[in-house]
Amino acid sequence: MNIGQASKASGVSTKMIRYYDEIGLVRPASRTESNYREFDEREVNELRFIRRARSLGFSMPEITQLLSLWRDRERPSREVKAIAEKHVNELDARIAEMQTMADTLRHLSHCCAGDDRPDCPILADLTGGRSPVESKGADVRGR
Amino acid sequence: MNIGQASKASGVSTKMIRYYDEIGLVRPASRTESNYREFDEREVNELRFIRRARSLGFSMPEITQLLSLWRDRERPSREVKAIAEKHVNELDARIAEMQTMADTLRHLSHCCAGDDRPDCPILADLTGGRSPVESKGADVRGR
DNA sequence: GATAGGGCTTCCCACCATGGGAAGGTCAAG
DNA sequence: CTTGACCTTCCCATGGTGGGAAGCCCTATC
Repeated sequence: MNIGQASKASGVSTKMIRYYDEIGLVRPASRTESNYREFDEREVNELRFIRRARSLGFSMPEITQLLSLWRDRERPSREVKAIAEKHVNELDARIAEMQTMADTLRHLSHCCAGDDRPDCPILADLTGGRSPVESKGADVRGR
Repeated sequence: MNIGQASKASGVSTKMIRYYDEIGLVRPASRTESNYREFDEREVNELRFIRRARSLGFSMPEITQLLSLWRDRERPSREVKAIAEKHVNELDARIAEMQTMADTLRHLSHCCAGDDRPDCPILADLTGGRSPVESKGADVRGR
């Protein structure tokens, strides 16, 4: 199976397959005489694995770990769970951050007349955000 | 005021100030004889504006628009509000996406014993995610 | 057997916002 | 006049992803 077929079978673009190869995420697939990459079922399964893990928001380093656990039949599920839980915590943190942003903006938007007049609490907040109301969500800065 | 002072006064790093200058987000500040950038209160306020807008998750293009509205004393607040609401919608969409990821993972984690044994529903889901339980959140793929 | 087309290879570029660091000019205090 | 802190520009890296060029390879059709 060549890279195009592996791409169709796994749902991962050829670009990305080459990239994963380059960074050593998937075994450097064997090559034909004419230097074409050759894939078997196992590699296609790994590509599907990566695609699914990406869709759950795992980073490449995390996927590297997950893949090596996946390959190891003796792995303790504890380790997999730890990675997943850490990732959930990161997701929750980012969600909370964005939720704060959205809530702040919703509040400001709510207070904005949204007509032809130039007065705008949204711009006022961006200008300095000093008033007690807006400063509710003023500490999102650091990330 | 030179770039270091403007940085301290605005909370924006010198690197970023130069970048904003480069992409034309802030007026190409005037220069001294020895080619040092010169900042006045107005520019520092713009930098603070940008920092606050970034902290609310606005993209650079959005900030460009917001800045030009901010500079225009005749702006209709309608336009500002429209940008803010659009951004809130984008935030909500991304939050929902990540929420789905987190929920799926929480569920899988919950089902994982997390002990020395190798059986792991998390890896099982990544492998194919075919079982009815896991497939609950299996359609996050596309973004 | 030649030619066309599509697939494969590598290599470079771009995104977006940010930081690191080098090489060299400038300023102010001692 | 030296020192140290600051300024300048320029290049590089990040993380995943895509676009595209130049050139080789394979297959099918004539």
